Amino acid sequence: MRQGIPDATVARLPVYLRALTTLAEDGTATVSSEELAAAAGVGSAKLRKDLSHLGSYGTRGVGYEVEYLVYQISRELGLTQDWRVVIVGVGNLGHALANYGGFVSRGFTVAALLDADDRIVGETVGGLVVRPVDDLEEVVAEQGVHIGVVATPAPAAQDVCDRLVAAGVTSVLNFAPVVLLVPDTVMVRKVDLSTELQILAFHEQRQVANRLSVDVPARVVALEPDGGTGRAGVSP
Amino acid sequence: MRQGIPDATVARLPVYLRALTTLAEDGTATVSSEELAAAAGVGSAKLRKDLSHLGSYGTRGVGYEVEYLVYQISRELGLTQDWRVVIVGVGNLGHALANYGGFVSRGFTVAALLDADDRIVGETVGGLVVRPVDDLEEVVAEQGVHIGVVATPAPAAQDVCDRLVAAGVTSVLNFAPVVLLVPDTVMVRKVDLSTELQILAFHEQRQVANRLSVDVPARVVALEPDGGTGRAGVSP
DNA sequence: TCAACTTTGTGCACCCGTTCACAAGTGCCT
DNA sequence: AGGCACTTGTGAACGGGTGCACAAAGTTGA
Ligand SMILES: NC(=O)c1ccc[n+]([C@@H]2O[C@H](COP(=O)([O-])OP(=O)(O)OC[C@H]3O[C@@H](n4cnc5c(N)ncnc54)[C@H](O)[C@@H]3O)[C@@H](O)[C@H]2O)c1
Ligand SMILES: NC(=O)c1ccc[n+]([C@@H]2O[C@H](COP(=O)([O-])OP(=O)(O)OC[C@H]3O[C@@H](n4cnc5c(N)ncnc54)[C@H](O)[C@@H]3O)[C@@H](O)[C@H]2O)c1
Repeated sequence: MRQGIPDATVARLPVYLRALTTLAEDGTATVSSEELAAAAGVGSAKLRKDLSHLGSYGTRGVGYEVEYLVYQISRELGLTQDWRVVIVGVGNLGHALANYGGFVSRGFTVAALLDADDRIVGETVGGLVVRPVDDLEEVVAEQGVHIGVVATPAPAAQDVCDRLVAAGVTSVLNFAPVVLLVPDTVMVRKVDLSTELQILAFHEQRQVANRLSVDVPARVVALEPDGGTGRAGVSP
Repeated sequence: MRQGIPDATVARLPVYLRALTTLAEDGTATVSSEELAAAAGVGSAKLRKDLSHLGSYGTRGVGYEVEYLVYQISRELGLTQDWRVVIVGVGNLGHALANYGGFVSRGFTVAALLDADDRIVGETVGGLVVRPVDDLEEVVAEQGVHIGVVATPAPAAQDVCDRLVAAGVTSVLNFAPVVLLVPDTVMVRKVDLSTELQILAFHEQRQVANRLSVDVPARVVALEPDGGTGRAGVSP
């Protein structure tokens, strides 16, 4: 139970955490699994099972104490300590990331911004001066960087990643549209805009197809007391 | 088989597609499941099963014809037609998205940029003039927008989403850190920076814990980034 | 104190996705 | 033509995640 929280659960904990902090800001002291599940967009049973992996932090007949649960989830996710992040590639996306307040607000500190372009190096973005990418190893070592964010064009991504890994970084967040190759001691997560849009396009297309084929026979359905076998929407 | 491709497969098709187009640019005519799987970062058995859902497009003893497979996957994903996208919220992130070339290169057209701030409206970003958010309904109707991208601050996201849905948009890509409520005819996918970092932090923490408790281990568990199963707002 | 009510935590059955292993199909070489 | 080497497509076993349903645990009110 303490041993190994399922990946699917870990992926949802940040969502619960956000819902809980919102509730805390609104002054809510306790919350039931039903309410919290609704706020997080999941089923209540799933939520309870997820939370049960961390321990028994709820009170039967009452619910969960918001503050306490926030602390427990934060601790489980490792957010009680400060994680240092380095952003490599300060172009369009890098600028947005550097200016993003959501980083700092959750225990992440941007340790440095790195770029290969001389015209960008020296510029101040989000309160930090952009440094040359040659400083990468130095920055990682001196600042004790844990997480590397890759926001360079695709061709440079693998190279940058290799340098991050060689310098000792064991977690990488990749925005470039390439599959990064890393040793299995390193964890990579990818954020891919194009992929997301293409998945949406797929469902959009299927929905259009359904509309065309169902629109006419929709009346036939009315004749047959078939029950709703028609799978309506595709959603979460 | 033709009926309903598994969500997990759909989430991987864009990855295969990108690997294939890269191969095509390099002049590769055919590719085996083993090679393509390596390029896409998955197992070969999984790749073959995924592709088998689209049909039998391979040749035993040879592999897959790159060009043909590109076409088939593109068609399945609905990329043979042009999808019109509207971006709402042209701040840090919206600017980056508007300037991003990866959109257009894959059959997506940015139909309009919308913002509520008078200082931003009228500005030209990525070749488009930012329009007032009041034009939302008009833009969606006139341009036949299919996909809405929400890049506003969290408090405005649900409101913007509601307007998009009311205007007829059935696919939403959400960057704001909130759970959007939509009717189940609408599909929402979420891209959440903070969540990704928090998942990395969790594994980083576990890795540190492992190093301390078992100081012999050169080997730590390696995990694969999810698919959106998306999660995604659905995630998966 | 006790009964009625609320809500958690979980055993269980089910479903989806992954992985293995191999028969069947294809090209090549002799 | 026939054997050989290679690769696809898939049946089947497996594993993890999801949702249901309910007993256990706690609260409230009389
Ligand atoms: N802009 C977006 O909205 C968006 C969306 C999804 C994905 N992406 C991806 O994110 C990445 C960055 O996108 P962008 O729009 O910011 O591109 P960009 O060209 O604006 O910025 C890239 C930056 O990386 C720097 N760079 C190049 N090589 C480098 C190296 N070896 N080391 C360090 N820095 C280097 C460049 O100088 C530049 O400043 C790309 O891979 C892109 O495909 C961008
Ligand atoms: N910047 C990042 O790297 C980043 C990363 C992850 C998530 N996000 C999220 O993306 C969203 C946008 O981030 P940002 O950094 O671009 O913020 P931003 O404040 O720079 O931009 C937000 C823009 O939305 C506009 N806006 C506000 N209300 C609106 C409304 N009702 N209709 C239309 N437009 C409206 C504002 O005028 C502003 O231009 C936020 O929710 C943020 O949490 C940003």
